[in-house]
Amino acid sequence: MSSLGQDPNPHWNSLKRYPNRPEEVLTAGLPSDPLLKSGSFIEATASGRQGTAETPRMRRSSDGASPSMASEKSNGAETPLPENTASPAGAQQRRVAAAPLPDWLPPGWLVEDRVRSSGASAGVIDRYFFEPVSGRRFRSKNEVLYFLETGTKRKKGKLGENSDADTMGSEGQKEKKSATKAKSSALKFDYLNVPEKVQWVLTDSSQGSWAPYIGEEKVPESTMQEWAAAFTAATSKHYGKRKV
Amino acid sequence: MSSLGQDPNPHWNSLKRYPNRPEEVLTAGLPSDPLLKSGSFIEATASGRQGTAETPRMRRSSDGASPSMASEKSNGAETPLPENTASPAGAQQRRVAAAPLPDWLPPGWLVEDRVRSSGASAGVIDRYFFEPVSGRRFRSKNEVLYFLETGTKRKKGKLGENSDADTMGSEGQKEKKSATKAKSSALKFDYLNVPEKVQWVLTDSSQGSWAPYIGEEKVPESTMQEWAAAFTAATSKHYGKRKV
DNA sequence: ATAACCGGTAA
DNA sequence: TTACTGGTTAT
Repeated sequence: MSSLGQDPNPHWNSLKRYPNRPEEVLTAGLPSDPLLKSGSFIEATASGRQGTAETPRMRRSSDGASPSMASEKSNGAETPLPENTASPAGAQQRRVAAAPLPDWLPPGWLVEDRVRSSGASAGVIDRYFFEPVSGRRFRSKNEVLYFLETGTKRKKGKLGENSDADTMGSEGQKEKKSATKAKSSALKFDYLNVPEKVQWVLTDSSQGSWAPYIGEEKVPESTMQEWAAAFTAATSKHYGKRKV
Repeated sequence: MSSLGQDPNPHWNSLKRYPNRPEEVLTAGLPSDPLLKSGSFIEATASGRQGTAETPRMRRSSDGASPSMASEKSNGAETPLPENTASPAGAQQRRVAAAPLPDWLPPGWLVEDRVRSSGASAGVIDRYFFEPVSGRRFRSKNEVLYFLETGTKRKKGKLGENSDADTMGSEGQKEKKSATKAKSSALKFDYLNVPEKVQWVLTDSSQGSWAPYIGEEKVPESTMQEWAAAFTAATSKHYGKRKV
């Protein structure tokens, strides 16, 4: 660890690692974290922040459904930080429509709407989603949900059997299909080979939402549940209340 | 078929042996989770335990403090939710329970409705909320929200100006009253006096909701935000990609 | 018909 | 790889 190579890599484009990114802050990374001194237990990465600065009425409305009392999450002004997006050299201004970020999208993710500028489908708007830590781009809700569950991008081929994803009106996350009981089964937690380091990324401090990453890979939901199960099993016998 | 771990309706609780915890209650969370071993940065707990009242700070040589969890597999039976519906009037039981689980209540908390069995107000139902870690009881939404923000119980007096609390319809957990936040202002993070140990309690693995505790005290939202701000400030200048 | 996906391909 | 459009499928 250490020496966070600032040097990118030998690729044609030695400009930025993530030339994409909507227009938001670049966060993440695993600096030596001067914040909590060595020995600290938390290494977090703040991310998240959402645009919606200027939202000229012009697109994206759909949804609806819910009664009028839907609370519009009006992210007012923010971005106190001077976006270091200070990209030199002909910074190509990207149209960032900043839509009212979808309900199914975890906090911290960024959304970008781009208009096709050429071709037979010119004018069509494509929505992209950016993962908070790596900045990877996703092209659809399905891709995002798949990633959230597995922590990886879907290969190709198998398309019919994702976890399912989709099929959820954009409402709050309410109940839905009552999952099958799922056999508790044996734990799959590997007690002898645990992660050396886990980063917890704060995706939304106002709600206290954090997500674990190992390196730059998001820990799958399933893994988190295994951790939870293992922890429960390991501690269930010794619970004891202490003074409060 | 494609059962998905994101199911918003998980009820694999395993909280059952809590001292002053209601027997029949609804819970919003899941078990907690274990992670890492020596050298790990996070230590999670399902419920309070561990006296760590003070945090003497001085050491810093890692060492591990390995949990050395002795497995001892003893699965705790799951607890299907009560979902007791009911008879609003008539049945007068000691412990009633199962209420719609308020939307503003963070996952992991327990709710109990109790009917007064004597006195002039016999028959009146009181709702109580139990904090996941310490098991402390709260008597109202206001008390809970106050606790969530400050990490402490309100003394007395001053009822009109807590941080805010209250006022949120019931939807998913949307945004809070953003109010007049913004203006990062000076950080209040004390770089020289960081917590020796922070426990992260998994309040809902299906949603990846975690909450930090120092000893048995919940870390206030405001503190979390300071951490986030400090971290951001400390790392925003050195973003870099890296492999792990 | 419109919106959402995603295969496929060029840079 | 990443960006971007074409064609397809879903609503």
